[in-house]
Amino acid sequence: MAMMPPRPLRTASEEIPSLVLRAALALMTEEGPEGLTVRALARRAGVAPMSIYNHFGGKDGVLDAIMVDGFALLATWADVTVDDARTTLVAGSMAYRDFALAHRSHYTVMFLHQFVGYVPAAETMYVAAKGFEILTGQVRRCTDVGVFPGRSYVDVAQQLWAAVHGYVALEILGINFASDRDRVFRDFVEAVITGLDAPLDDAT
Amino acid sequence: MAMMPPRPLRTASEEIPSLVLRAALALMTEEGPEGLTVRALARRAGVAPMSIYNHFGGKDGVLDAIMVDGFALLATWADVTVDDARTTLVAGSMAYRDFALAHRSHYTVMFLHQFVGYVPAAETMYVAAKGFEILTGQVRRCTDVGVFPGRSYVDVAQQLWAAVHGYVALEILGINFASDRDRVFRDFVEAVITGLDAPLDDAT
DNA sequence: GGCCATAGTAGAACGTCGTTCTATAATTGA
DNA sequence: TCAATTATAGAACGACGTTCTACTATGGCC
Repeated sequence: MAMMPPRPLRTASEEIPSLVLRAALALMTEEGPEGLTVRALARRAGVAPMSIYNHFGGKDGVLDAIMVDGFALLATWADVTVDDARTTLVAGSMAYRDFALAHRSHYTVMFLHQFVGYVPAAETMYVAAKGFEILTGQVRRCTDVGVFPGRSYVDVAQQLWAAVHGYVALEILGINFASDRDRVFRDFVEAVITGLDAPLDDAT
Repeated sequence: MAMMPPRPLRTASEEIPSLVLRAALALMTEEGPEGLTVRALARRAGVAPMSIYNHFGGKDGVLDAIMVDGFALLATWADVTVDDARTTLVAGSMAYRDFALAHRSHYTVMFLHQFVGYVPAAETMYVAAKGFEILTGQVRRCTDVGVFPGRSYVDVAQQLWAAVHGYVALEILGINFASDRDRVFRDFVEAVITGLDAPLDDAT
């Protein structure tokens, strides 16, 4: 059989970003955050290491791209809008966890792993802040109709996010002793929302 | 003035472990997890890099030591025992956060940062598991007196831990938009426990 | 169809990392 | 005092992110 060239000698410029991004996510999925090295990334994408610097400005640029991509994916959970504001919040939380578990590499870069020396670009921070605004909006819809009486919607958003993130973080880290992860999570979200909807206890 | 030798030419063996441990925590506090390198650690402790291998078996051994030390510190929050089982749980959660904020380096190693290539030693995992047993014990005391009706104490422990860890994690990562972090945390813990104490909603 | 600017590639190189190994010298106990 | 420990200094290895250089494949234009 004829020896076909292992690969076109040069990768087209417009294909490089998507190839690198796909390779980065595949590498992280298979080997974890530590598997994401520039050399391995280039090898996996079938691209020269230099191309990563030409197109992303280095490893940090790749991480920024994963962040932005992840927030774009996550933003779609805002579409979960039901009539009832509170039900929307439950559905949103469920979708948040679904996203985190389905896109662990994204979630790891976004909220779990601190890559050494990586500081997100300003644009990345902006996208992240917009993501939080979506959540606060969902909560605000609730407070507008009288849910979470006596509480600030920003505080409630922070509290709900903390709860969901905490559950997901421990789950991804492999620290989950619950009997049925899905059910326990749903019960958890319901309980947190119920508790936040209860009147504030002012006792010290 | 007389030139006193900058340091004894050799560090006594028995002093090395504590010197290294202290230096490790100081380095992490000042420069973050990425500042914790073997060479910097040895320099800071006034010790030869080789000593870290002789006494800890490498960087992983230092991380293990921090883990074990951290769980020992954390275990003291179990001493927070009040008559009322539910109040104990609230106090324990507050103490958990106090520990995390007061010993950020410990907490970072234990639950936040994934150090590349680091896998905790078996003994470290054992100590960690014992820590979780303390928490489950606290929750079990509640279920024994009728709090959290219809729920498994293991599940409730997982849920409460997720909530507290999530809040602390976002706080340490600098992602906290709440108005008053202390008060919002206390309200959060109260709300989570209240919600988990409410009857289970079996509707799908 | 041929030419040239663009841009991907290969590879060496620098300083850093964790780690191992060597030889030396300080300390300690018998 | 002598010998066994053991901390130290330093070179070395492979891998990391990053930069630079020389080379060459590609695509647009005349």
